[in-house]
Amino acid sequence: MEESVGAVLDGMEQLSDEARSYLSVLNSEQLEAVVHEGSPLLILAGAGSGKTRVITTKIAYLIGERGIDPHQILAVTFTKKAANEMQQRAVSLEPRAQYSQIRTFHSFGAWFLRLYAEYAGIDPNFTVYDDDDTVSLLQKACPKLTKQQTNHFIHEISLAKDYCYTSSSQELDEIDSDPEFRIVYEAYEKRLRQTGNVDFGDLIMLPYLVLRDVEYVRQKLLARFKVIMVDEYQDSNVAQFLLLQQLSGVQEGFAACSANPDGIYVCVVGDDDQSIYKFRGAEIKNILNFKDRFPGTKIIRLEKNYRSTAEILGIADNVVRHNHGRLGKTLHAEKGNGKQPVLAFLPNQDEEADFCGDLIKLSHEKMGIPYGDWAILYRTNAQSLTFESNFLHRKIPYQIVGSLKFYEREEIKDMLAFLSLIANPRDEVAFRRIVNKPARGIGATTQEKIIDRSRLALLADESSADGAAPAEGAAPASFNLVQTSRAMLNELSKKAREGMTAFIEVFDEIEKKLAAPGDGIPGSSPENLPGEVPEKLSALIELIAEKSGLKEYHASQDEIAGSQKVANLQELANSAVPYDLSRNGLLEFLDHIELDRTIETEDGEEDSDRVTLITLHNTKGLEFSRVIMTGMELGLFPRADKNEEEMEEERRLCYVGITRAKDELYLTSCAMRRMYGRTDYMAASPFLIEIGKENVKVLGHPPANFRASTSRNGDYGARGLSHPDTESDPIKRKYSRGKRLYHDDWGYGVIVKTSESDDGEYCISVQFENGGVKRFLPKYQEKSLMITDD
DNA sequence: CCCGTCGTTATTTTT
DNA sequence: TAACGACGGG
Repeated sequence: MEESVGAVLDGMEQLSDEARSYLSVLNSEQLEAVVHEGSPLLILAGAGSGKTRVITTKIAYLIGERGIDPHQILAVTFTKKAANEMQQRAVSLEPRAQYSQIRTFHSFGAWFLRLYAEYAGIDPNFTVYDDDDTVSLLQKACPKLTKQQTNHFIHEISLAKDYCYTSSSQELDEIDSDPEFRIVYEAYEKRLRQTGNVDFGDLIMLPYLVLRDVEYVRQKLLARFKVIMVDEYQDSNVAQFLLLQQLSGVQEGFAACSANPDGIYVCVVGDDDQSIYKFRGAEIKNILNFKDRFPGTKIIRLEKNYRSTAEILGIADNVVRHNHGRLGKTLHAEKGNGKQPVLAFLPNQDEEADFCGDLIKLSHEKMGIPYGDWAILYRTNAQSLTFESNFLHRKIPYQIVGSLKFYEREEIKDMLAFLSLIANPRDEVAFRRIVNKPARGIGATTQEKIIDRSRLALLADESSADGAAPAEGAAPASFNLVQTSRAMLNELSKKAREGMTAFIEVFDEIEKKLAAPGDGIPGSSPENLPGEVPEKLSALIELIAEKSGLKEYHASQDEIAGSQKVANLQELANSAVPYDLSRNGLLEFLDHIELDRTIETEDGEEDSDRVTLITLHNTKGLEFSRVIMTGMELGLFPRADKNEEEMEEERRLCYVGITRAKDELYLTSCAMRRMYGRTDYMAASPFLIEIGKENVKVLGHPPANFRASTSRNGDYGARGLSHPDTESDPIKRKYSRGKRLYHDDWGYGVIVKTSESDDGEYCISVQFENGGVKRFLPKYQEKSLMITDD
């Protein structure tokens, strides 16, 4: 294969030396994908097949060798992390790639909307509401709704936007035919426009609507981007598909195809077997039907896996091949053979944690395997608890990925609310959050009064506006919660007035700082002196923390709860260092924060050697040398209530988990599990049966459904040669002659002799599969030994 | 406004 | 089980 790559490259005479060098490291399919042009392209990239390398090389190649202007390239991903990595790797191959738009879908949407806000009927200074904020807003917009109803409707609204259904769309009934839904959706939209905010769904839906309906904008965009690439395409939702369709001009024949090879080139990369976000709106049909929606599509499969051993890929395939709706792919392990995966059946979750702890700790102590090599995967966050307490107790260092989120922390949300209110003084949710924090005596009643008055002012402005008024939805400047508060001071109660005066003072001081970056002192020169170091946005955050009382407030919380709130505030300030101290800098920063919830692991101990505890969903895109997939039980993974379609998604999730492992894979399954206060007997996960017992080393006692599934079941439940049921010592009973066992250091063996040591301790001799006979005192080896039959 | 108690309810979650 | 939200008393 590699010869043919060389031959292809030799045939490409005008290649630059750089290109020749970055192309020569590709395999033939990767190369084909990189140099392909002239029609839409779907790259089906299996796990670990080097897809990021292909995309980034393709960007470099298009710029360096095909004369594409980097400004004309748009590459979108789903996570900021992926976007950053793509950007970085593309630039390292081709510096001009820095001028390309390499962004997340949502940040592209934000970029677009800031340019064309007027066409979308929104304020160009909009800030983005996260899910919590939208719930707060709807609660205020429709106070009659119970909290539960509010959550429910917010979910449905977000779902509707995933399909680009507006509150007046006919198809809205598909989401919820209750007529109240439409009314609530409408009220929510109205309020959202009044506050000058957008939600995540808007960042996709509004650009789509503008492109669809505004000819001028569509022409501009069609002329702007000539190459569009989408990564992780299997995770795209309908709205993102519609947006891509608009950008590609496929309906009007601007897309590259055999009839028009110079059209807009669309290249999507993904893996239908790794589509695991249906519950969040991802539409696997997007990738399954891509070739129908983009006529003339070329499909290239990347099936060479450079990550995992053949054994690991083999069982991954055993699982995923049970799915029906697939484009089909068979991964080949370039790494060759490795260790056989281990499947351990354990009595309960405590022993499961012990098993994992033993495995990790012993391999660390005896073989120097770093803790960082290990990842423990589970289906639900709640499962992490047992591992945490176990590891804490045994001093095994670990990190939990994705549970406590930086941006969801109280102190961070407080600070962001303050910043949002400065950026957008109509932001009602932000106003409510910080106007009385720390407590200033501005209670709910006062807040209500001020917001009602502001909205009245807005409505009055709207009704008096003539035809020349700003585009519909863009509210006039008089809607300003802080200004309204100031104007209403003497209508407030004494306590509220004092508190509000203090709050306004703080706010004014901050505004001044923003207007005159030289310093915060009123009346000083606003000009920047030559040679003066321009201040950073971080200075603003530090000032707010100080003056607003938030720092003091959270410091006292830290003392009580031993938390890190003040440190987190500082961390947030640090992350603002790259931004200018200006309104524009502030908007950029808020976009960055709001659209990138994966804040760089702020612990600072990130480099230290630790086991990773992580949900299966969170592992996508990651890899670990040694992986333990835990809780492989029916009812937990997969959950019991799955229909066939959902079952396929669970199966893909299992596939994702397995293919994270590079060298070693362990699966654990418990006979009993405590869940929701009850202890249930668990059956083995059907995925374990699909894997096949002949493909793994089985330890422990499999549940009946697993035993029944195997052809070779004589070994399980077989009794040892001598079995003193009369033996009263549990240790002696457990480690009796003839028992098979597994020792973490020595592997598999059978107890050939039992005896007593000099000081009268029970002692066993074990014949190991590959090695001699060892003598143990089982009492002291409980952690390393596991009986594999009974 | 803070604290305790009772009742409810339990997936997965980029942006 | 345990964690979180709602509610009521001080």
